[in-house]
Amino acid sequence: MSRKIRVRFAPSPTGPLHIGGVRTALFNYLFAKHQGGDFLLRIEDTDQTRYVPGAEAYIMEALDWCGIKIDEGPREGGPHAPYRQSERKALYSQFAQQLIDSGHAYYAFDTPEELDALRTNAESGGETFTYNTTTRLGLNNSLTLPGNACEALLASGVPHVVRFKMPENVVVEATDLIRGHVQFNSDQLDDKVLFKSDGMPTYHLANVVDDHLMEITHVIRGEEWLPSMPLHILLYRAFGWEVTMPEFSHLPLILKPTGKGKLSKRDGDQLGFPVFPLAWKDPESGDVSRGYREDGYLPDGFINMLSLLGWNPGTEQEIFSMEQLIEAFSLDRVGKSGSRFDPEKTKWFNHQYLIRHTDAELATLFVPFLQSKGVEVPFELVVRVVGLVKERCHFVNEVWEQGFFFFQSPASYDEKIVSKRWKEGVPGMMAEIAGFLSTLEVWSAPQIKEPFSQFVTVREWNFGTIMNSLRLCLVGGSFGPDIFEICEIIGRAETIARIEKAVKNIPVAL
RNA sequence: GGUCCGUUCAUCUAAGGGUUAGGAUUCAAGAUUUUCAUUCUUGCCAUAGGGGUUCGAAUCCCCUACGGACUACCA
Repeated sequence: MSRKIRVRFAPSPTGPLHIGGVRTALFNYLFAKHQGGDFLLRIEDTDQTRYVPGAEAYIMEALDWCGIKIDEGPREGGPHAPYRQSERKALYSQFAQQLIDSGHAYYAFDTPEELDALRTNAESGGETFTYNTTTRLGLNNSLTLPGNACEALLASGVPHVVRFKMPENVVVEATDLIRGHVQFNSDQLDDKVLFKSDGMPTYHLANVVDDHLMEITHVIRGEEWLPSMPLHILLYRAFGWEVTMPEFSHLPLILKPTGKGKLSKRDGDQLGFPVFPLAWKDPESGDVSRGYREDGYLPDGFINMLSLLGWNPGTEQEIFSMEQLIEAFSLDRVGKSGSRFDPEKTKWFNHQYLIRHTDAELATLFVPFLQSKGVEVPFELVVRVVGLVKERCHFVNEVWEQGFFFFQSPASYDEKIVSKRWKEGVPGMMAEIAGFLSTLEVWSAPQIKEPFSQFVTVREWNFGTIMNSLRLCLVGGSFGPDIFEICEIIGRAETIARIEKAVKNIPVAL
C-alpha cells in the first residue's frame, strides 16, 4: 500500500525567509513533484510573542517569485484546512489530554522563574539543569503532587504546562533518508513542554499532530531539527501513529561564505550580498534588507543556484530549469555536510540565465529601471539594446551601465581614456569624420562600416585610434558593443551631435 | 560541559575498494573581439592527521583534530 507523497514546508512567521529556508522549501517541492505528490505550506505561528506582521505574506510572495507552487496552504485552502496553527488551536489540547490519559505526559506547575533559578544555579556549579527522569520527581508536577492536589490546582486555574514523560533508557533508532541510520538514548533527552501555559502547543506537539492529521509522508527539514527527531518519534509512538509516521530527512546547513557558522541575516548586510529572496523592511526598526529580486537576480537562476547547494545530479549538467530539477531530484543525492554559500557563483548563474532569456523578456524587466531614470522610449528600442548588451551583464539593472548611452548622451568622459586617446590631432580627425558621416546615404551599421573603413584607410589614419576615439565621443569611455551598431541605433543626427560636442568640450591630452 | 551530525582544490562538488582523484566557480596566462564584456584554450589548486582492515582505501573501522547543530513555556 503506497500513500500519496505529501510534504510540507512549515515556517514560523517571525520574519523574512532566508535562503536556507527557501532551499528547504525547494527541496521539499522538488521531492514531492518528482513523485507527483503534494506540497503544503503550513504556518507555524504557535508563538504569538514572536509574530511579525507581514512575514506570512512575505513567505508566500517569496515562494511565488521562486516558482514554488503551493498545493495546499492558508491562501490556497485544502482538505485539511486551516493551515495556520493559530487557527488550529482548539485541536491540540485534546491530543495533549490523550497523552496525559495514557500516561505519556503530565502536568507541570513550575514557574518559568523557578526553572530559571534552577538553571542558573546548576550553571554556577558547572552543571546543566534538565527537566528529565532524574529531576522531575523533585519538581512541582502531577507526578509528585499528593492526592488530588493536582486536580485542585487545575480547577483553580493555576498556570501550568504539559510535559512529555520521557521514558528511561530507550534507544530510539531511526533511518534518516539523507544521513542513514541514527540513534539516540532517551536518557539524554528531557521532558519537553508540549503544551504551554498560554493555551498553545509547542512546535513539538503541533508539528507531530499536524503532520499526522495532514497525512504528511516525508518530513524534510534543516539539520537543526535532528536532535529533536527522537522526541518526535517517541510522540508518534505515544499517539499510536507509528505505522503512518513520516520518513525523516535532515538537510545540511548553509554556511557563511567566509568565517564560521551558519548563514544569518547579518552576513548579507556585511558581506554585500542578499540573504533574502525579496527585500524586507523590518516593521519595528524600519531597516531594509536587500533581496535577490530587487538586486536584479532572475528567479530561475536563483533557484538553480540554490538547488546545487547540497544536492547534485551526479552528472555534469548544472543548468536546470525547474522542470528539469523536478525530473532529476532525489534525496539520496543530497550531501551530508554543510555548504558554504558562494555569492560569486550566484552571479555566474545569473549571467547564464540572463543570456538565455529572450531579449523581450529582459526588456520587460528592464523597463522599470529605465523609468526610474526618467527614460521613456519605445519598447522595441529597449529590446534591441538589451540584445546588444546582455552578454556583458550579470544583472538586468546592469543593462543601464552597459547601455545608458543608447538613451542619453554621455554626461562625462572617462579621464583615463581621454588621456590615452584624445591626443593632438584627434579632435580634427573626429570633426572630419562627423562631416563624412553626414554625407552617407544609408544609415545602418554595415553600411556605415564599409565606407567608414575606406575613409579611414585612404587617409592612412590609425584604425585603433579612430575607433577608440569615436567610442569615447559616443559613450564617454571604453566600453559598449559594436560602434557601428551604436551609431545606427542612436541615429545620424545624434551621432554627429555627440562627436561635435566631444570635439568642443574635451581638452586635448598632453 | 553534554548529546548528535559532519570533514575531497579558496568555493560548490564527482569518484558507491582498483581513474593521471573528474567537472564548475574564482584567480592567472594566451587567443578572439581594432574597446570592454562575452566566448575559446591553457594553467594553478584537494582526499584534515594518525592508526588499522585489504593485494589494493578518498571510499570500510578506530582514535585525534577541526567545524557545526541542539541543549527555552522559540521554531
